[in-house]
This record gives sequence, structure tokens and C-alpha cells, in this order.
Amino acid sequence: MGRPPCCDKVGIKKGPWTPEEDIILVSYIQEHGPGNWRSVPTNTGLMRCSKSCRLRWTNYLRPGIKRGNFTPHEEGMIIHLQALLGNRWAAIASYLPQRTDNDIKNYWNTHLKKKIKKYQTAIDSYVTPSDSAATGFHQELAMRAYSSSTTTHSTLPSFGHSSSTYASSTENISKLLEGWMRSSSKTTTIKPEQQDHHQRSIAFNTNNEELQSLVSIENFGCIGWEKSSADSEEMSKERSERQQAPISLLEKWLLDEAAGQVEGLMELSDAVF
DNA sequence: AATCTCTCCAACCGCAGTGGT
DNA sequence: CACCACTGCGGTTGGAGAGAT
Repeated sequence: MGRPPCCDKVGIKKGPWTPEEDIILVSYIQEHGPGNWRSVPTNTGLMRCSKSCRLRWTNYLRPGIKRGNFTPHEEGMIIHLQALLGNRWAAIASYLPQRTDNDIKNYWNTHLKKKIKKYQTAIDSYVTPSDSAATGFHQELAMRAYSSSTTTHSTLPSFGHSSSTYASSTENISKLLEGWMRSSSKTTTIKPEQQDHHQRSIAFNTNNEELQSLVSIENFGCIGWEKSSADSEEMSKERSERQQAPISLLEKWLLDEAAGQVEGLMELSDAVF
């Protein structure tokens, strides 16, 4: 890789995006559609590299993105899928179409990794080596994470998002602007992460309905095959095939093998945290 | 009140993969 | 086949804010 990074060019701005830049980017994409990122800075006058524009769009401005407040259901899915797939965030994100890979990755690194670590510590202190069931799960998680990180890509879906949904970009932008206005007026409320944590604690402590939904076919096998920007014919075909046969062998395995394990993990996480 | 430390997340970086010529 | 341009992905970092001292 001999050539210099695109963002090293003189005049290329770095750092947080301003609402004004967001509006420019969103209006441009509404008009021309996502893609051809190379031409975006040139045509919009944004002092950002193409890569930065693409990332800003896919991780923040894209319609249909849900931010913050991971539900216990989503949390369980992430734990589950990470154990299965390893750190393949894009693949994991394809099962949570409202979340971006970056968001999931951040959430894993900042919240879930710690929980898993605590859980493992708890297992180590509570469980003797002869307790084959729990120890087996522990080892299985680690083994799967390891093996998946060393294997090639599986047949998981990887869709972009629909170009027909640009209209809701304005919602995103208005939310964004609202947030920006709020943050500048410095009102004091519960932090989103605190609220999230609080809500999760309540959810964990009340019932296991979310866990049941986690392992149900409706909520796991067939969720949102919607994340499609380029949405090529092949992808559409693949998607329609999946809609006809929503559960792949991999997913079946996931459900059969790990449903009980995730439930166990979530129960333990309730006990530990 | 001031300073330090920690946490979180948006954004960046580098590499890999893919398609076009 | 080789090269180049472009995109996608995962790891990492830096700054802002919150909490602790």
C-alpha cells in the first residue's frame, strides 16, 4: 500500500461533523443516492475525504438507524452472534438491521466484553472443573470465538440499505439537530447510557420474555433483510430466497445448539450484574 | 472549585477484496 | 495478468463528558 491515505490531503477536514455538513451530505445523497463517494466531496464542496463521507452516512445519517438503548434482546443477540461469529461486526450487524457495525462493535467493547469477563470470572469462581455443563459452555464460547476468527466468511447475509427510504433521512437529520440544540443548551437529564443501563436492569429483573423472543424463529431467523443500499439483483434474489426459507442451516444450528446456552448466559448475567 | 481519572463513542487508519481497464 | 481506483471491514484512537478525589 504505497499511496498516502486519502485523508492526508491538504485542506481535508477531520474531526466531528457539524450539523451543517450533515445537511449538505444528506441533501446530496437524497438527490444522487449513496455510492460514488469519490465524487461527493467534489460535488458538495465538503472538506472531507470520500471515505469519511461514506462512514458518516453509513454509521450515522442513513435512514432507519436506531441509536443508543440496546434492548436485552439485542444484547442477547450480540452476545450470541459474537460467540458464534467472532468479531465480524458487519455480519453481526446484518442480523440487527437497525444497528450499524460500528455501534455494535462499540457496544461490545464498552459494555458486553466487560459483562462476559465478569461472567467468566464468576463461572471460574463458582464452578468446579467437574461441572461439565457450565464449563462446557464457557469453553464452547471461547472455542467458537477463536475458530470463527480464523475461518473464512460464511453464508451470512450482507445487505446494504434500501435506496427507496431516503425520505426518512430528514427525520434523522432533525433528530440530530434536536440533539445538537439540546446539548448546547446543557439541560441535565439522565444520560442515555444510564437510562439504557437502568432499563436493562429492569428488563433483566422482571421476566424472561425477551429471552424467549430471542430464541423464537420470528425474531431471530427472519429479521430485517432490509439493510440494502446498493441492493443488487443478486442480493434481492438472495433475500427472497431467504424469505422463502428463512432459517439457514447455520441459523438452525444457532437456534438448536445455543438457545439454552444464551438463556443460561443471560440468567447468569442477571445474577452476576 | 480545581484537577485528575475513567468511560464512551464518533471518527480515523490501514488492510483486504473487488471490479474495471 | 497487472495495475489502479474504489469500497468495505475491523482495530484503534482522541476528545468530550462524567465521576472521583
